[in-house]
Amino acid sequence: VVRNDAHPAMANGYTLPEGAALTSYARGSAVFYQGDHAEHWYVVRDGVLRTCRFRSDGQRQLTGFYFAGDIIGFEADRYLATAEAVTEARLECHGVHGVPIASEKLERALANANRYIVLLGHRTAAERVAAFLISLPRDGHHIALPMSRADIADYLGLTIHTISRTFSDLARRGILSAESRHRLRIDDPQQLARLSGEETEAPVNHQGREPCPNH
Amino acid sequence: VVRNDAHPAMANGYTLPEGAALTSYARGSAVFYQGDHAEHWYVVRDGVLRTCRFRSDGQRQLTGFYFAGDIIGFEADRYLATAEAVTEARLECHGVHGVPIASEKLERALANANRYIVLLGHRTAAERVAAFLISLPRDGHHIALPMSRADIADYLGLTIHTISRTFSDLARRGILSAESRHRLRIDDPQQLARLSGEETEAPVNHQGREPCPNH
DNA sequence: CGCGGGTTTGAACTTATTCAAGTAAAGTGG
DNA sequence: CCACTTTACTTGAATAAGTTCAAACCCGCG
Repeated sequence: VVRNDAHPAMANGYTLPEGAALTSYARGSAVFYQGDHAEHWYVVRDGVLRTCRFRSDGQRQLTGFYFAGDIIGFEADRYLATAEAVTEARLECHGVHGVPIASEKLERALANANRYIVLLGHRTAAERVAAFLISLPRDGHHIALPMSRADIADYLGLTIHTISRTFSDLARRGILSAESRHRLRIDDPQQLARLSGEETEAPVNHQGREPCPNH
Repeated sequence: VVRNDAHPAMANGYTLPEGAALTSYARGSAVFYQGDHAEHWYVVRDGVLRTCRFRSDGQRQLTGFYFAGDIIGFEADRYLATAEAVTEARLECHGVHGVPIASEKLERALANANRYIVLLGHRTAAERVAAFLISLPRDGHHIALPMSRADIADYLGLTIHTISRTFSDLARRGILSAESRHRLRIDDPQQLARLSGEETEAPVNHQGREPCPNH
């Protein structure tokens, strides 16, 4: 299962260090489990991953999707969620020892979590779906949706029915077209962005006040 | 505004280092703003804080409440959210330099974010409110709600009407009593926990598989 | 060709939001 | 300290939105 191929340029500018292990995972297989001792972290080389947590009533909550260049499992102590392959995927596996830019990775994960929290705070299904689509990697006007409707539903806190209806509705409104079940075309990116309530990245009144006078 | 009092034991076992600055904030005042360069981080000594982000349509999303012993603003580069005082509050202010256990703090923030994501994934208002109440500091059977209904609504992705109705409904069902607007009594903690869909902290089938064979 | 999983859609129902009053609590100024 | 004003909270009724239940559809695959 383990290979050590040569590697092309990565999505995030990340480059594979010499000798990093490359592992393949079949659709649906787990990379690690929530609560397990975190001994490795991974860089997605290709394919798509998801992380999920479970409620005592059996309900599943997806907490993230991960694409080429993304990092999963970079956690001290124990894994915060279970990671599974959405598609056939290859991952670089790294040991927890010899980690140079630890807090930088955690920082990015925290920033992602905060964006996701704002997404989930959106009230209507159309807003959530729009925000979700915008967060996905785009290939020109096209978006690949390798995950199932159930995955999207468990990610957005909606049902598969609502996901399906919302796609149909957005298509009817001329915002997107479904080229296939797992491939969309974005016809009106601006309206999609407006729907998503895109966050203001430079916000609010900053009156140059010194928050901590004695430093 | 700045004082440097002696300090009692903190909620989380955190102890105030000699000479850490102690600052007071009035209700509603900001500690720092989203996007500002993160030059300080803070430990809540007393009072309650909130962090929030804003959408381009003006919608506010609260991303957290912080109580005595909690840490806010521990972020590399720039603040991820604006922090404001919900009540009169006193904070210890620390410079970013000389931070010993950096990744540990980020780790905790990330774990909190993940729990919150699962909370927001809950579909019904009663579930969200129950999960919210359970996440709050308890004083015996009592819970203090210093924040407004609007704060709770913006935190849970609901309206103030739904928050209010849900409290009334939970009271009608004998799960809690409203002793005042800002103080609740939990009459049936087990039913509240069940409603919240408390997360399984020791989850899933862990078959002792080695995820990364060559380490 | 037919089976089966995943998806879409319709209809009835449930839940949350909106709109509109009301009520309680918290200032404010005499 | 009390009337007055303002703000926050609660509640009712109508509307809109999401879920549930049920059926049909589509597409890949044996």
